[in-house]
Amino acid sequence: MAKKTWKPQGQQGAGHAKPRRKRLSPEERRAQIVAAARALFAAEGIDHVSMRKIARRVGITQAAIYQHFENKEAIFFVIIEGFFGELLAALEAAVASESEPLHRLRRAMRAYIEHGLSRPEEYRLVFMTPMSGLARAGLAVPRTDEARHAPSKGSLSFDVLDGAVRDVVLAGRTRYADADLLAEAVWAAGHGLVSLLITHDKFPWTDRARLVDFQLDLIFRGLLQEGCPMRQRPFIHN
Amino acid sequence: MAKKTWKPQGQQGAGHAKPRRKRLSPEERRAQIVAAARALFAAEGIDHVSMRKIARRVGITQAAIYQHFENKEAIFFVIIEGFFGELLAALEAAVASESEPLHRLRRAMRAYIEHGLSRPEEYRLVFMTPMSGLARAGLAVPRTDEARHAPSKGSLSFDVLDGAVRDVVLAGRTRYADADLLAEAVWAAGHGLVSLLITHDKFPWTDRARLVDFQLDLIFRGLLQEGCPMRQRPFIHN
DNA sequence: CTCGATTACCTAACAGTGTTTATTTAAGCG
DNA sequence: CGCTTAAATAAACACTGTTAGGTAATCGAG
Repeated sequence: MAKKTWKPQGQQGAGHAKPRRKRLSPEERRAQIVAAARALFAAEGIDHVSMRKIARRVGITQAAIYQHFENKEAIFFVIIEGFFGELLAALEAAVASESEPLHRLRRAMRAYIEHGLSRPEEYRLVFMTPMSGLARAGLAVPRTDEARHAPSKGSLSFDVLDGAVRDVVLAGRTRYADADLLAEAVWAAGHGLVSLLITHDKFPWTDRARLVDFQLDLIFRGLLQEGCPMRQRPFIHN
Repeated sequence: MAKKTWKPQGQQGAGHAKPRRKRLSPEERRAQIVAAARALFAAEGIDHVSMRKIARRVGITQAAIYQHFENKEAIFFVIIEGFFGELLAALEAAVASESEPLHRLRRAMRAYIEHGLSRPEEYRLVFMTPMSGLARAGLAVPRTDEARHAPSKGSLSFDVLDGAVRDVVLAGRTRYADADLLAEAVWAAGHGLVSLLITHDKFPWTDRARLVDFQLDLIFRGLLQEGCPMRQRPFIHN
């Protein structure tokens, strides 16, 4: 359970020769375990990370982990929180860097795609696994009051995207009126690309970078308002 | 290995009271095993189907399965083949039902999406699992000579989509010239929708059917040639 | 400094997994 | 009938996540 905090206040003895069992503070051990899990996880894939492997890497026995985490899931949950935290930061940075609604949304989508491609294993866990991190991270029910009170980084991330889409709609830059529908479709298109590239990294994709650009272009041309000046000239990449 | 064929030619004895161990022909057993696996698999999800469970459902021991299949994977491989077979049929039917290139591609994409949504667990296995069915089914390397000689249903399915896209390009109905790139982007957009709907079926999607229509519309508006007459009127659903 | 409480860590075991081995036995053929 | 083939078995392997119970390291209180 590890509820009450406790600290070993330094290496006081300073000698101790060979302490058979090193005792660490819960915070330190937790951090070690998460770090080990994250590393193994990215290196060997979700399925091949066992509690034994994590424990071995940390230098403790598998059972010791249960002193600090209720579950194997619980470990991955904090990894997911980190993933969402950085996703949210990336999205907010993208949104803040541009004031024109369309370009802002495009930047956000690019940030989303690049974040996913840079953390394939975590992306897979969060967005491609049944009963996945999304549900546990509270994104699955973002519009309930309950989730509103304690919004997770996951739901906040989606809110950023949703807000960017909403701004595009309000600015009259798209032919579509339903912001929710548009947000979901845009998300799906971006997710599809990330998802396919992650799962089929051996597939002879013509060119990943070009494909990302192309996909963004396809989506944004699709949603543009008829007669919008941006239609006339090739889209600017960002 | 089960290479040589063998048949028990009927229930000749007709009596036999209680044969402790029933012997079946390899074909029958294989079919039983696959059927059991497919059922469990769709009902309980990929991860929760064990060899023991499959065997129990068939009425044999787990080890007996290895007489007929090399692997657990091998069982799922034949399931995947079935999935691809039906996907291919659906795509070919869609393509055959329409001569206008754009509408034909749209029909094909719709068929793809609906096929995926109707078989979520198999879709997940094929398109969302690391080292997935795609690679094993030969789709991952569709443009090599090797794969050309023995084209799988998987690669043929992609070829149908690719061909439909190519026709759109050749007919001058899109602003894009690179058919490969366009095919991949269109596929990714469709896949993203299927993938998200499957994984996050609790997500408060505004409306699945509407979302599918919307996504198709978004993609097709994006790829349309400037000045194409279809631009002026709302897209026809099919 | 000692006493007691707390608790990080350990060993050992549980039930489950995919897979392999050696064995049994049902079926078909000469 | 015997002989061969191979489908099915029981038993075990090494692995998985998880739990129970004991050991000992570290703390605060006296």
